[in-house]
Amino acid sequence: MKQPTICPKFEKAISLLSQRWSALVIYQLLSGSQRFTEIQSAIGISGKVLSDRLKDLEHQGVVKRVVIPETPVIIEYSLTEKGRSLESVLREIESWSQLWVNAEA
Amino acid sequence: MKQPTICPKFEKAISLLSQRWSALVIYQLLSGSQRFTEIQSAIGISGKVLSDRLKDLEHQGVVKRVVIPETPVIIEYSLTEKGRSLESVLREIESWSQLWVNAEA
DNA sequence: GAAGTTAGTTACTTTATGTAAGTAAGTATA
DNA sequence: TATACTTACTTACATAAAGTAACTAACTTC
Repeated sequence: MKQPTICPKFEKAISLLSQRWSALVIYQLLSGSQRFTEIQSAIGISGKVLSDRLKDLEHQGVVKRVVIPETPVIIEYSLTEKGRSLESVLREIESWSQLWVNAEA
Repeated sequence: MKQPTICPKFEKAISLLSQRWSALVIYQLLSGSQRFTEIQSAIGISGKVLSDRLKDLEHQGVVKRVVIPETPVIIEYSLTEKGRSLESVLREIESWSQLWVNAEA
């Protein structure tokens, strides 16, 4: 019997990144902190799911939510250090996609 | 107005990798070609979803399905070149997970 | 011939995602 | 002062994806 039992840290990382939209949200925030509607229109995600994802990513320590007490209040989302450290992963995917993905269909 | 319109190749790569289970299936096949039930018990996926994923990954040119006409017939799944080229991505995720993911909860 | 293995499929339930409309606080416009 | 608009969400409802469990067909071993 073979029981490789994939490393739980790796599995957790995979489940984080393979949550639909999460990788794109992180990728989007690599270009700097952004507001809710900015992210929403940039990647075409529904408000509901974006709200869920941001909460989740914040909970995982990947995203930071900052309330700027201007009037009206501004809420900015940005990456934490943990979040920024995912840049190398996203860049790998990016360069893989350029080599191996054909745009059609 | 800001319309970054994420690169479609990148988006496609992301949607491939963020299909639930796909990354784990590919990761599992990095250690060599394997049979249906082997993959299934290694990563704990249901037969139904594994069947779906393998079809999908085969369709995307990432996985190869080989029928070995022994008796009884053996069906082996392995990575194509495109599939193996994802190793660098998976390794990046792996090393990120070691640095940044804590195993608990 | 009874039971087990392999590679799935089918039917049904639960969970996740999408869509659209609504809300509360504030701003700008007439 | 009312009307419309923006931001950052939430709520209700519909659809799609995933999980569970049982089933099948071909073959093997006991």
